[in-house]
Amino acid sequence: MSEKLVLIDGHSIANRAFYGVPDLTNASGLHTNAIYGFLNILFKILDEENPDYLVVTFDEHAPTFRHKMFEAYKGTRKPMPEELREQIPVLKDLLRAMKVCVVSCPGLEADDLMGTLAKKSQAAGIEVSLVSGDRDLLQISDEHILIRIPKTNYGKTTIEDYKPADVLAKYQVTPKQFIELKALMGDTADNIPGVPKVGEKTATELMVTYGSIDGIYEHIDEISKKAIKQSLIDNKDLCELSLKLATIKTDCDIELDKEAAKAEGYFNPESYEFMKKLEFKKLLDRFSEDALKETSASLSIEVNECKDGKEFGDRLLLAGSDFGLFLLPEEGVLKAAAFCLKSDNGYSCFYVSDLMGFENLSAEVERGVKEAKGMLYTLDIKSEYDFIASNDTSRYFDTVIGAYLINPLKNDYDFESIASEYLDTTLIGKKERFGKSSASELLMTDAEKVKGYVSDCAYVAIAAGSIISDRLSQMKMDKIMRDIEMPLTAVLYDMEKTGVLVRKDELTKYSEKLGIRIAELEKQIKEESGEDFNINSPKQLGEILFEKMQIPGGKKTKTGYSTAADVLEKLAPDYPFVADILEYRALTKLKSTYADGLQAFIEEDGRIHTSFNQTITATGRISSNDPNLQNIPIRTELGRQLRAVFVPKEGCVFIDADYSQIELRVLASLSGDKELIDAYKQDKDIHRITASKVFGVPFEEVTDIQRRNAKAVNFGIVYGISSYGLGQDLSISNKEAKQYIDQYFITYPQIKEYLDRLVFDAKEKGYSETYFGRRRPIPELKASNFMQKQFGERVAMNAPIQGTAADIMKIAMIRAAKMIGEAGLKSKIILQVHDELVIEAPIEEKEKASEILEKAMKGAADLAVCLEIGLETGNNWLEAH
DNA sequence: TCAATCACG
DNA sequence: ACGTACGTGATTGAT
Repeated sequence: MSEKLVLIDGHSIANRAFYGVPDLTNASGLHTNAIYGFLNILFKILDEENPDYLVVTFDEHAPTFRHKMFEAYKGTRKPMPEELREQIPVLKDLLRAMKVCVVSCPGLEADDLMGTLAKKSQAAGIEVSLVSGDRDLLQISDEHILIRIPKTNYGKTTIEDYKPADVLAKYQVTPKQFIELKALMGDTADNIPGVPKVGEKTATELMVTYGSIDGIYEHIDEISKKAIKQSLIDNKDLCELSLKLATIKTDCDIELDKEAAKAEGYFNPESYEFMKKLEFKKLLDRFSEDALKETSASLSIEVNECKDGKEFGDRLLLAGSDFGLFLLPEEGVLKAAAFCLKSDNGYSCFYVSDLMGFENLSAEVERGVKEAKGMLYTLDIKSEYDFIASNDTSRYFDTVIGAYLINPLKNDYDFESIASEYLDTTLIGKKERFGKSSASELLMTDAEKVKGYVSDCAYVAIAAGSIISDRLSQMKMDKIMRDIEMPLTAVLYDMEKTGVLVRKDELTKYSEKLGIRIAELEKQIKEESGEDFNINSPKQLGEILFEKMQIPGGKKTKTGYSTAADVLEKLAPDYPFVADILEYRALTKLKSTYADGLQAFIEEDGRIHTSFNQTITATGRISSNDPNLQNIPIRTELGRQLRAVFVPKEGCVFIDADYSQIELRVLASLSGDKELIDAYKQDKDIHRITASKVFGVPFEEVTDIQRRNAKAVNFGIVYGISSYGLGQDLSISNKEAKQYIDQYFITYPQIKEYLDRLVFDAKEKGYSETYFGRRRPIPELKASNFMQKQFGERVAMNAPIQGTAADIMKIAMIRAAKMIGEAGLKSKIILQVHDELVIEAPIEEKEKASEILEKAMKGAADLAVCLEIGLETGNNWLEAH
């Protein structure tokens, strides 16, 4: 069987990919869609063809022979958008990292390189596939040269293939004639002019009849249509020039370098690292373990297997220095464990798995950790509290949380990203090692793999952890780490473990009630519209509302009409049908996400155990998922009824306390604005005071509307005010909104100064910081894009406020948990909703626990404005809030 | 897998 | 002239 060569037209494929793949940007702001699309096409071709050789060609910037032939040729191309231009050098670098043969030659275009390589290779008995987005290449098509033209749409790629027969079938001409056809029409990718008045139809007809341009001119007198004939005669020179320009050279001075072009070695550590930086997660799956072994093996980690759990425990407690620990549980039971220590020439790990018949490893781990001397580094300590004590976090350091504090903007903090960032080491991810197998399955089939994974994790925990720890000290965030984040891990663990009791039967009833009304509405909506359609589909709904029913004011989004609530609400008063849609939307949301959604999370103990995530948000808040208990409805009456299904267990009550306007109080304090601080000292309705000051009316005479507006401005300030945003919120004009803001700043001049300073400082430092020193990088401030920069400025105003409030709440939680413990109470913190804490307290502890909660929250920070809370108790969450 | 929508602070 | 409020997570339909 003959050898095979794949030739790829770099620029043209990158160009196709750029327009075919939706915009992508990685963390450092680089556009990556063209690169991503290019790789997808490349891999698709490689998978299909499995070639022996691969060459990618690029144009050089130097003038090509065509420029010299035809000066007007210069600048006839559409200018390349900057978003694409910036990707080309990165793509070339990536291809080099993949050890792909990249060819370019000054003075020669990619077309000519490919044409030459294709023809020469064919002559040498090699089968050629030439991949380009440019149909001009069809002229190269030959018996052993397949032209492949990929099309990418919405990330999906299809390829058109052309051998000479296919060209003939589609264009009625041979490949050689094809370019003459193009020259006549002037329809080449490079916008080389053709003969005026000769379109595709005429050109094809002429070519079919006379066989070539020369043939046409030989028989020029036979052409009946006068205008065409005249144009051909007038433009003979142009036509010949066009042909010359569009004809691809096949005799350049270049040879296929078989050694360099060998199709292999794409998946190597360097290219892996590169793709990771570009955030091409899906492509990383293609990297096999073998390909990466090189770097993994070069690590100087020594792994010692312990003969049983006892030895593991003994070695751990004897270690006497800092260590990294990684536990691999499955369904609550330990399957394997490793710890890692610094050694003279690197790191050494000790590993044990249940294959070694360990007896009660959990107990050994617990004993070892308890008595070990050094600092314990781990990758997710909250998940390890099932096995180690959580009562003294001062000895613990969570490397993942540390990485989050250094840069909270990352999407994930898996061990291989941490290793690559802080240890400059490429490790294989869990998914790539485990595939779909569980830990116990893999222990049976490939125990070495589990050993490698577990010990790598223990190694990253300490090796990266000690670097991160130092970095945190330099950045002055070691205190936040030690005094806030680490103690909080134990509090969150306890909250998750405790969970919250939910009345499943009530939830079912609620769901059924909703179901009945939803069915009614569905019937009604379909009758009124006279159409059986999916109400849940914004696309279908938009068409019905704004096309079929001709309701005015359809504001378009990228994909069609917007049917969002703010749009529909404006229409609802005039169109009862729209009001039905809104009700339908509200009810189905309640049913699917809450009534039915929550039921699925109720565990055997009748409780829901959410996860509280400590490394998600950009500002330092925690988040909740599976299920999210931080967005349980409250704003509508029907929705808030749901809260009645969250109940304390038998003999207990809920104590619920929330900070009153914590963010605004933080703003008042941090800005030091005398007026706002004074306003808070009066202990009266803050929005009303603001309205009174801003609108210049006596406190008692503030109207509801004035108060509402003042409240909206207060919110707007916290969000990083913009007149547009405020206008949207209040449904007033941009101009009016601006007047409110101006007036607000006149009332509270130091707020204005403070916000300006936040933006200024953030621009200088590249990050914003909270009162306690927690940072948020704001790369957008450096963006050249106006909108992005504007966003960065709003973030610079908001992050310190939201973040400081989050810090305060975290401190309050730690204090409350500690005080409850010290008082020997059985009360439990069970929920946190950003400014609200819920405690489940035995009835007899109600007073004590309430006092503790109040003290813990009010005393969490000492600011210029005191922290007020609202505290209530009740027999369900609805009552207690 | 993404976009649109909507629940919360 | 641009075109937006800050921070999250879950569900749905379309691709």
